[in-house]
Amino acid sequence: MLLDRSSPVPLHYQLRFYLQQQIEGGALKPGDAIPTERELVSRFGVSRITVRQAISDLTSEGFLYRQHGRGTYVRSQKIEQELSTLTGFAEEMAARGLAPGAKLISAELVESDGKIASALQIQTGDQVFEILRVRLANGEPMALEVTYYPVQVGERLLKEDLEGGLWPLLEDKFGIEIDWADETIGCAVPSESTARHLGIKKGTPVLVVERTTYTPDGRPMEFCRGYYRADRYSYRLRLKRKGRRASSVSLPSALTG
Amino acid sequence: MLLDRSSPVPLHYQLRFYLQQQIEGGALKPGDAIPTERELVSRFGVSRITVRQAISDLTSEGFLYRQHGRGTYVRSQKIEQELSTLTGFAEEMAARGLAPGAKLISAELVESDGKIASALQIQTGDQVFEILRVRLANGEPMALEVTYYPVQVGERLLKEDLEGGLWPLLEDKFGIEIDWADETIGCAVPSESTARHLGIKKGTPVLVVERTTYTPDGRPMEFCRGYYRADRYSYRLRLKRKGRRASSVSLPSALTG
DNA sequence: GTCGTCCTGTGGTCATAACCAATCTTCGCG
DNA sequence: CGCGAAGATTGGTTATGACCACAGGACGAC
Repeated sequence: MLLDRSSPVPLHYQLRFYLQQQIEGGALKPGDAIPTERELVSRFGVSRITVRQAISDLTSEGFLYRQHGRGTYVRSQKIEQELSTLTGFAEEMAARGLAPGAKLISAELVESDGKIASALQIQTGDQVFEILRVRLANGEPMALEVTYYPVQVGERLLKEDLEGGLWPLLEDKFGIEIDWADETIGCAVPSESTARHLGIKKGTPVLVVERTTYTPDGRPMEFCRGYYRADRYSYRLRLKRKGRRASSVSLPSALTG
Repeated sequence: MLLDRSSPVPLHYQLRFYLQQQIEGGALKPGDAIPTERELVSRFGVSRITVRQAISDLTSEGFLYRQHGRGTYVRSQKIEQELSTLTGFAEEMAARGLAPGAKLISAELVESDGKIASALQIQTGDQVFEILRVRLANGEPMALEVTYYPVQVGERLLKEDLEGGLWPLLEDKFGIEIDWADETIGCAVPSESTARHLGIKKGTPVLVVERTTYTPDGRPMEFCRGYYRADRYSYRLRLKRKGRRASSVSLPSALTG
């Protein structure tokens, strides 16, 4: 097993990919130590900096963890990798093994209210494109989603099929880079029409997820509010503890002044 | 402005801290380019690898983003840094500008039921240490938290003050490294006693947050269930879209076989 | 004016080399 | 047997130096 130096793919990336395969293929089990840095250096004939970059990437993504003076280990739980990432409804359902779908209720231009305008950073009253859909999992109603787009994007969306996931369209066809999002999760008793769309009795509480999605330069791309059936859906996420080194280390005074 | 080479704090960390201050202090505004790597090299008299490590850390934490051939830029939104991280109740309230507190209801050894046992990876019926607390923000009830610990940890906690945050105790005093957690967020109508502790009318839905927290080696450290007043609290998080680079690069066949 | 080409500046990759810091093992002293 | 000292092993930090890949501007040919 050697790396391909004629390939345009960087060595550290090839090595990282190799290690990832060892982990996912089961050759390296959770809790196992991976070979030491110097071992990998000699086995693959690369420099230590290359090895460290590969390991560092896998560490920051949660595949591995390091212990100074001991070694580098595979994290427990195969799923451990999946620190919570930004996904659309369709992706998320697919990840849970459910068949995603959507039933279009309406798609039209409306005037933005204050909340939508502030999320999309436009003026209250400016027109936005509103899409109202019931999201399905294995054919059953899972959520009611109301999504708002700036008009330019909305006009392009009108020509597309809106009953599948929209993000593949936005990313692959429109070339819009989705980078990050702010989410707020609360719960509430739904309105009568919302309850009807979800097929639940009125008075049953639902999860309310509001999300504003941004492109890398910080411009908002969409605002979405989803009402999820709490009996069928709970929001899951995995969080990593941040290093608190900053506060526990006394820095040289030259830096603090 | 120079770095302190006699300090035990690594140079890349000092530099990282300096840049972070420039950003938070407003000297570097969102969208601004930071000095080039080579500029920082000569200004601080360190090697490029040191500069790159500092920038790399800030990049992976969302303070900066890089563009090959152009430069490195400060992300828009001051808050942008705060990709969702694992925090305890006290830390979270403090971050929101509220004074955290806790009122201890009970702390005792109980038998674990199936759910708790499976979360803590012990046998159903094994004893666990249960702490029941009403969490306060500015003196007002915000949540009812029920937390379970393995007995060894619980016995040590019994001797401590349980009306503050527990994580500082666990991390700093006990030396337990809190690494990551799985969370599940749902909503439900609370029991009568829960509603009473929270000071809400029965029938008012609450957010239910269940969390299992783990140490780096994957062993569960605590299981916690919180009932949050939905009128005062909504769960907020910031998510980053994962790069989908892996699938778009063709790797050398030697690695795929 | 328009379109390439070339140059320059930027981040990206990689090698070699040295020493530091945390951890574990080994072994000898008491 | 117990305990501390010394050495080996592992990841952490840093320097120097070279070349590659991408973006943008300058400049000349057309």
